[in-house]
Amino acid sequence: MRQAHESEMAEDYVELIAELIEARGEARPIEIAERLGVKPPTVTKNISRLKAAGLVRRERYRAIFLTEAGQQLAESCRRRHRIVVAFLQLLGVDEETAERDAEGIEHHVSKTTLAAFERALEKC
Amino acid sequence: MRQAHESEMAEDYVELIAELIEARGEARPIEIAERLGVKPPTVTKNISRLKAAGLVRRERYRAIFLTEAGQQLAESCRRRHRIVVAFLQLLGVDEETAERDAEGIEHHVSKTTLAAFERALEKC
DNA sequence: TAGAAAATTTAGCCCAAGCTAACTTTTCAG
DNA sequence: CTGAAAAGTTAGCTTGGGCTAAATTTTCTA
Repeated sequence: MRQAHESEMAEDYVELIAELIEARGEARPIEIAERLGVKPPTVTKNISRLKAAGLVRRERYRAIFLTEAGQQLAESCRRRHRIVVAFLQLLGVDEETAERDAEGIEHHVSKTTLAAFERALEKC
Repeated sequence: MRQAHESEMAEDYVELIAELIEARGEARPIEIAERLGVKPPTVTKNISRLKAAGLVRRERYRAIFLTEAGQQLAESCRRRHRIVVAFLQLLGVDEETAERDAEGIEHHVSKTTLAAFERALEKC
């Protein structure tokens, strides 16, 4: 069983990198640092971990891109994130809180629970 | 604003200590280690952190008890835990998965979201 | 009740993820 | 096209939470 078990760090980074690439065409360390509320050296270190894990492609001083594996992980994280946020809002949670809580919750939602959220969403 | 901001570690420990005290009258490091899937020295270290944080009362080589603050924290954690588990089950998630997911999710559920879960539970 | 077994602690290690200070590279404006 | 500003990296430190091995204390049992 190839249970990926990527860290929350990895998930947060690839998710954000995918967003930045979509919005700007590339992901820059300084933007990642700002968005994650972290300092640039921390980003440098973590990006090199993601590179070692085969999730990003990157040359020194250049922008960051996702590998195939990174894109796949990002896609499933973003999907899960959207579902969690939508589900919380369905329950009557305001958007801001839904976003904040989802960031913490999403990493702990199993396939089973995610499916349950989707069912609830379908039932309008 | 006295936002406690206890760590997940602290929450997990006081929650478990409260359970053990309820079940056995006292909480022993070795039981905590087994239940949390951690080795005894880790428990020793973390218990001394909880003591420094004013959450537990404890003498060397003796059982562990909760302070007033610890009891209050444990109570709110246990309540939140029960609500999260019940809510997941209400959605059709099996008990085992609900328990497993709740352990990760509970630490990230805001008051707002918890209230939303409760509302859903009341509506049967 | 003495000695073995079980429980607990101490010492010393590791790793992830954060930081600051200082340095290097890239970018941009004049 | 050059030099200052911005961006990125490196080095080295810190903290939390984990581990093993070894020492110590407590608890049983013969």
